[in-house]
Amino acid sequence: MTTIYEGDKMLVAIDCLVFGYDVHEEKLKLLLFKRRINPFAGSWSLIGGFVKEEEDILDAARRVLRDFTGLDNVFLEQLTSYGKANRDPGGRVISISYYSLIKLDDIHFDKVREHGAKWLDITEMPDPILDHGDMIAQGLNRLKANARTAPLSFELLPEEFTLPQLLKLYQSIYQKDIDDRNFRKKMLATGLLIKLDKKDKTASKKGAFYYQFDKEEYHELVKRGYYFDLF
Amino acid sequence: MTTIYEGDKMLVAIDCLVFGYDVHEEKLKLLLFKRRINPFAGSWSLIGGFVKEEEDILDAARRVLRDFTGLDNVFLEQLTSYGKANRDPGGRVISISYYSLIKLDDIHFDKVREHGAKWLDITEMPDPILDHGDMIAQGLNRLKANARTAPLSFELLPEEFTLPQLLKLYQSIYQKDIDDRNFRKKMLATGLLIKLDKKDKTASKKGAFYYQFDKEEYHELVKRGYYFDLF
DNA sequence: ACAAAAGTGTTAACTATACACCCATGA
DNA sequence: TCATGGGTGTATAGTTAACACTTTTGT
Repeated sequence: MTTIYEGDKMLVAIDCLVFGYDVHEEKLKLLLFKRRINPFAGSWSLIGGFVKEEEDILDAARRVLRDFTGLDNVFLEQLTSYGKANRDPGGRVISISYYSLIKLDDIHFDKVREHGAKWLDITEMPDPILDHGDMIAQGLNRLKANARTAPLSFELLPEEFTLPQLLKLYQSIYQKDIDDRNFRKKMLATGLLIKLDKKDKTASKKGAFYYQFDKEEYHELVKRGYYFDLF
Repeated sequence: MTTIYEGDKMLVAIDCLVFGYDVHEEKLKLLLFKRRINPFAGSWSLIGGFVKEEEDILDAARRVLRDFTGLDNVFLEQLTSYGKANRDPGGRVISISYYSLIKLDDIHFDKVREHGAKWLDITEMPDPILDHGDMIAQGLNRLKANARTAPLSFELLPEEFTLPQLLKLYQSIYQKDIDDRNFRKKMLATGLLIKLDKKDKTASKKGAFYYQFDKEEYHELVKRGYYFDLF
């Protein structure tokens, strides 16, 4: 593509926060990897890559995610751009952060391991390179803010999940106790959970009913002005 | 700055939404200008410019704002980055949008006019170039969302303002009627408005008391976990 | 005296919170 | 039979929403 403008050209990178929820450990996790290139080879980093000349930035984010996790068609949304002139000693790089929410079951662990990537507990983050610590902090805040007003949590759980699992997920996002009776009431009151005739017996003897999130109904309601809101 | 990475370099632009509130017309306005360079010279555009090699993106946004309005030290916050490969036929350009809230009184109208810029009513936007229409739509949504949970409105009013002015500002942001008794109660209940011993008599014979927003107190409260929330 | 905007309180509906026990089951 | 987690209801406090009249003052 020819440029008719005059101006300085620079590298544009994508850095992607990948959140996953471990249903068994009941912990929210973030995917970090050991950087392979210099500077900072060997340090913890978000997954990332450079935007190509002919590539939409959203496609670049999808590519990064696919390359590192093998996943496609998952929740992916832009966060913030970082562009201090000296943020990367390797050159002038503008970085656009994205965050993705994935169902940990889905992931091709081989691909992740192959990249030296690892799921780390969000409460025990190592010090990552560059401004990735800021990206993570801001991303967590956005996740908290957005999970109140959009049904994001379902992106982090398997298609079929139990109410105790959903509750524990919210508790790990907000890092606080939530009353289970009130939580169930609010959740069921949305009318967006479909109760299945099946129980998960892995976590208790009694077993907890599986539910599914009613995506179609949700999108219908949104069209009519519905506004998901917990808390 | 030398680059040790391999990747495609591209132009990075800032496009800035500048919101102002006209207290007399009681209308929320956005600053647009008639673009001077090709492609699309003569069409309506947001104010903007390219990020320089040695410049932080936030500084670039400040520079753009200063160059077009003469203003410095005003509210300025990043919105979203736009990066479709073909979004600009003039070249591969990634654009980072910002929004600014200014006190219309402040502005150096000469500087604005000199750039062919104009304050346009947000309900009567012309069709702007490129994806600036999307930027404006998204920016308005963010303004609405953020004005609920942060005291942004005071950035748009003079230091001294009346409650009827504040009410009308919220009404123009949300484009709906708000009950004045409930509004006053909530606003005054924050304890963040300092009543002055002065009245604005331009809008009525009785006159309305001037208030000031207590910024210091607000920042104190925020430190202690306070969370501004209307509606 | 009247027009025009400023200012003020109460009630009802709703929402959020706090809280404790019984149920089903596998071991 | 007992230990474990799943499931349920109610009462109270707090918040939001609806609503109409009086005050001030310049003309």
